[in-house]
Amino acid sequence: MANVFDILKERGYIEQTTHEEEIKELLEKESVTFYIGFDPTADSLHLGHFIQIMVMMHMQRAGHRPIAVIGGGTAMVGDPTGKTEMRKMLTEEEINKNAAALEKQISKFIDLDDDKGIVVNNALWLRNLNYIHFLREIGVHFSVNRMLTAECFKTRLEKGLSFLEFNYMLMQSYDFLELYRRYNCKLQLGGNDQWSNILGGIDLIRRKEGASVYGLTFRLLTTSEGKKMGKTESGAIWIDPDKTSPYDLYQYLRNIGDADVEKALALLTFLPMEEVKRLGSLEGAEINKAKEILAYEFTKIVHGEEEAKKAQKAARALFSNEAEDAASVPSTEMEKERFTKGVGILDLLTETGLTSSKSEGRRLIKQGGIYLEDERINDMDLIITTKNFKDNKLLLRRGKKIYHQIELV
RNA sequence: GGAGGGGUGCCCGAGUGGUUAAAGGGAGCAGACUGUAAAUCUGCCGGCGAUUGCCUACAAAGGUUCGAAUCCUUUCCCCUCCA
Repeated sequence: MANVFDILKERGYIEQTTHEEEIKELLEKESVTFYIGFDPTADSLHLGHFIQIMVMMHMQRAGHRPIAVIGGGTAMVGDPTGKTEMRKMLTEEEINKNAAALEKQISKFIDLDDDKGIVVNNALWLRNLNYIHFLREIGVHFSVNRMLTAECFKTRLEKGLSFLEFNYMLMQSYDFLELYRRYNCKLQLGGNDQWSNILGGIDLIRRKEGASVYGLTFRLLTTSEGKKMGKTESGAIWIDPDKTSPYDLYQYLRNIGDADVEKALALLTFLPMEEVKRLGSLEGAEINKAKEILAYEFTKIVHGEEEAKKAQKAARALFSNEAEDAASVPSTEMEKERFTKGVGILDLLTETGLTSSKSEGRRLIKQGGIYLEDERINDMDLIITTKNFKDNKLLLRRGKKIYHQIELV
């Protein structure tokens, strides 16, 4: 069987490693406990985080033991890496709430039974640290001079960096040490922006324990233009189905740029690489098949086969004009009575969330971007009544591909 | 603690008394073209209402003025240099 390291490398996850050969060897000869950190800065993971989840799944499948560390302690401080300025501080309640939500999500993707995987919150050891004690035990091992030369602080030195944030690196390093002590965790993985934080932990463990541990970073999920993937006008693409519906998730990937298809297939699905390459090399309109597969496979991983099928079916129905079975299109239920009098189109658009304000709705109608059952609307005073509904359903469309269904109840 | 500089719309960034809902760029949205792609072109891009209107907005709160993002005062925050 191929080494996971090779698998990860072939699929394009790996960006940097501390000791390529040693890591490979280690992964070959034993079941390795490794960790990845997640910051509870929101109450759901988003598409960008999913690279990390995918890696965990790959690793777990290969018999290694993942630890997902929820940064309930580190979030109290905030990671300055990659930020141009200090981010707003979250309250303790927010952090706790987010941490609980993330924990629940992560446990859906990695197997926690029989100690095969672990989810742990670093608040457990960080929040009650004694300052003096911490400085003496941990702080001594960090050279400020060296930290300042780290790339991640450089940008912040121009804009200003608070002492609070400066400590983030120590805390994350300490995490690694704790995990090494508690679980014999020997490998830390993370996004490429975590490189210096990871190195800090490795150094610390060497100094405190005289042990060699390793680090590895992966690519951030970006488009071919180098922009972060997973962001849209309405915000991030979330894993939580209440924040981003399976249909929208599906559509997001379905609409991915040609140049990104192969990369996304490798990173976000478990399809064999030969298949990934084959699909990625399709040209012209053919590549749409690859996009469909990508969208389907990924939705399946995140939300399960059933949701993936529903999303695919809905998408196909809508885009091939067979307006049946739009079951999974985002929909809103509204009371039938309201439509006996009639509801203005602008209100309807806003209520369904298709537009964020009536002004936007007006604008879109003016530009010809709103459709009712595939008929372009020109009249912004249009009143929708029960007559517009077929079987108590009405399909609204914004632009080419954003649909929303209204159901009468 | 002292001296100086600064805080503008999603982001970057012009604007130093009126014609500024605020140049320009990026992002985003819509239209055309396409393959539910990219590139390109066109339009839009605070809210409410509608045939030229109203409200909210240039860190916050006050003030000067017919009129302020622009001037003054206070507060908060950030940066640079000195301690």
